[in-house]
Amino acid sequence: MTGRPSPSISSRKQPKQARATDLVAAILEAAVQVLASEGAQRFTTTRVAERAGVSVGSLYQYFPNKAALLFRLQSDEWRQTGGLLRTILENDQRPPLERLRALVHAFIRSECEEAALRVALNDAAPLYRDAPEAHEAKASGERTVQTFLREALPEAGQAVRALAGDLIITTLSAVGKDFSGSPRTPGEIESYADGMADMFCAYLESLGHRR
Amino acid sequence: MTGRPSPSISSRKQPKQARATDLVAAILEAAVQVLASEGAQRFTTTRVAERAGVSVGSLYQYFPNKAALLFRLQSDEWRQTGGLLRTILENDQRPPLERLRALVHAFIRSECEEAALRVALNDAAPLYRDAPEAHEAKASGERTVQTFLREALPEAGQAVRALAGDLIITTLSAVGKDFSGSPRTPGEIESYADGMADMFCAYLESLGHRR
DNA sequence: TGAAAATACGAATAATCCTTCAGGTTTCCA
DNA sequence: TGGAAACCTGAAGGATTATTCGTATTTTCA
Repeated sequence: MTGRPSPSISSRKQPKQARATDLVAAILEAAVQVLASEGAQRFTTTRVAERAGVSVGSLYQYFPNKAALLFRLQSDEWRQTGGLLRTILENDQRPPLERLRALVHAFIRSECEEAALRVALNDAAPLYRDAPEAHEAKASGERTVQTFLREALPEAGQAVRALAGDLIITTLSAVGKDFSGSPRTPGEIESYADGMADMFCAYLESLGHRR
Repeated sequence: MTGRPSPSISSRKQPKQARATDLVAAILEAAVQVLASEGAQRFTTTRVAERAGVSVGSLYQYFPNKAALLFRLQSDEWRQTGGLLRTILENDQRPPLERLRALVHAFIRSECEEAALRVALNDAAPLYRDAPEAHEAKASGERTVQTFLREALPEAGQAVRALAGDLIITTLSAVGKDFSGSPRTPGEIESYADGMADMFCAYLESLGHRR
């Protein structure tokens, strides 16, 4: 819904020379700045090009449309978040629940650090939401969490783990979005993250003890 | 961010005659239909007026701008959700955790029933988000939940309850938004709601047993 | 070195949308 | 009944924006 049947979202052409690569980099950087400082409403291809010190035409040489540019930004964020997930959950030095707790803190913190960007990216979501590429990220995150849960809930059945994983991923990402919206003090953020971790842990423990 | 410093969002003028009341009602109904069927991007004052069988000018006689109309729709939704909250949580026939479970189910279900409308309303949020009126609803919900928690967690301290309430409200509303986005089967919805209720209950029980 | 390929430019196009306002119609009430 | 108040109309103004494309510049490489 609300997303135009955009022609396509994949990139139009690959930069082959150094100047083109620089140009794309400049555009991406400018895009992040415009989005974070002006918001989704005022995110304009012209404004991005201006900020990048480049002409609009050049922008359209590497991004087929505005949605593609936005999607690229979101994609980069997702990639980064995915890395965070894997780094923390797959580090098997600490017991599972402790790792989960660390993840919650890291995630919430990172979500708050770039709050303006996240909010704006979320506001712009209708423009690229319908793209098929938009579902890979969540699926990848889900796999990571499933791997983790096989270790954290060895006694639980597959169905239970699937639900728990879905629940954790959805809750985390949804709350993350919501959270960056209304600013809180660092203290509030930490205690909130603690609360969420408590909640997840209590839940997983209750699942582990079943039957 | 992203929200223009809209002139104001409160109503421009109250209908005094019957025909005016009908007109406002027709506009509101049309607005819901347009929003649900066309999405936030295509939600246009002209389109709403057309669908209502009314002229745009009339619309602007009772709503100062598009944002005000959207805010009114969101407000109505919030009012309804607030009622749901109170109805279920304040009905002290059943034990607290059972009521909480019922609430989760009712909330998730209601969120999914009008999924298209909720998604679109959420997409349109940047237009009215900055309005000061937009924070009453959450505060009211929070009070209801606090009252409930005083009963459910009588032994817990004020700070613990405050955090738990914030956590539950935020999680519920955030997941609700996120959830209506990707469609699921009724079966999935129910089991998901069950999972969320399990999570909340496990959390509250863990709090109740502390110290 | 010279021409082909790649890149960059940015004014112009075409579309959409919010909102107003001057003028007409209906309802009210003294 | 007649005038005032309320109400309704919808074309037009004013603004913004995504995207294109003809032209100019730079790089490559034979």
